[in-house]
Amino acid sequence: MNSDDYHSELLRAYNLKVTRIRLQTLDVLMRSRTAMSHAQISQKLGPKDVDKVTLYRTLNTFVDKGLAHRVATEDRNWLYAIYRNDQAHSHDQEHEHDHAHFVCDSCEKIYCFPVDSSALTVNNESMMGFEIKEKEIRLHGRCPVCH
Amino acid sequence: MNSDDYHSELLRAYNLKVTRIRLQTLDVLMRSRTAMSHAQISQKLGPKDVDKVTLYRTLNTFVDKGLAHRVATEDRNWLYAIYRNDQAHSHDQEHEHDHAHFVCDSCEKIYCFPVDSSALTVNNESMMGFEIKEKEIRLHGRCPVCH
DNA sequence: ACAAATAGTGCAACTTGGTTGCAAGTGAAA
DNA sequence: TTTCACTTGCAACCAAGTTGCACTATTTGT
Ligand SMILES: [Mn+2]
Ligand SMILES: [Mn+2]
Ligand SMILES: [Zn+2]
Ligand SMILES: [Zn+2]
Repeated sequence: MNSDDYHSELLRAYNLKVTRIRLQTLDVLMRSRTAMSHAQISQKLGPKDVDKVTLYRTLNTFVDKGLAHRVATEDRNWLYAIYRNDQAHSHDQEHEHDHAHFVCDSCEKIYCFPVDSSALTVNNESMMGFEIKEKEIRLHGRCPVCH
Repeated sequence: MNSDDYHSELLRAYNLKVTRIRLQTLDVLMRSRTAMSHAQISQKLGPKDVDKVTLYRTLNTFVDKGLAHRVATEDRNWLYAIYRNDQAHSHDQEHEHDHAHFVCDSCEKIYCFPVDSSALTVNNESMMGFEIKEKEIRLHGRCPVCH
């Protein structure tokens, strides 16, 4: 089974029609270890070959269907990443967001990691009256590529 | 000593000239328990009385000088909050970011809290080779106002 | 108190990242 | 193979934030 077949099946599993752009976008995201911006993905696909609006819509669709997720960067851009098997994803009701993001200070890339946030307790005086439902963690540092 | 005098002194302590707009902006931010957007601040100041560009520049200045900080929202906007005395802030080299944000699912407001992130350990297999320098925490749930 | 130097303000134009409307094209079920 | 809903591409649009520039206000030194 080639990777297109695999991707087609994945798309169908999420109730999405199989189209060239979706297959290609999925492929690009699958191959990347880090979350990617619209611009980066477009770049990989060949900017002339994909309309920017179509790519935005493709990414929005992936997010809406729970196949991918968005990460907002500090400079107000969005990065997209596929939920991988080894990561908690939207189908796990319980651990929907038990998922950390590592931001490399040097190359600015963002990596996704599964993480056990239940270890984290943030009960101090000032939090009285706040009901905490989810804990989202963002780590900053240097990625292995940047040594 | 009235609040204008207090704010003037604060501005001077951060090497900023004391101007009407800075005093007013500082006042609005100081009175708010939650981080505020440019639009919200502008609203409070009376949109006709403050130029939008000037307000952006004022906020950027506050951030640059370490008097305030920015929080990026999920829908790629920026919210601004003053560093309060009871919170770790940029002058504490050691705990610069030992600071959590609580996002209310209901009213979407964002609150700042001091937090001890040293308790949090995220060492799992997949993080091999990643050097973690800072831990940023974002909590989601319901704020006391939204019961 | 005054003037010069320096920094802040307001307005118009611009940029970036993303969305909307609509006509034409395509995938998949029957 | 036909059908119909869904997807695509293009142009126009939008919202948040920035830049350039002439003008004005705050400081500092006298
Ligand atoms: Mn992620
Ligand atoms: Mn904060
Ligand atoms: Zn890196
Ligand atoms: Zn609330």
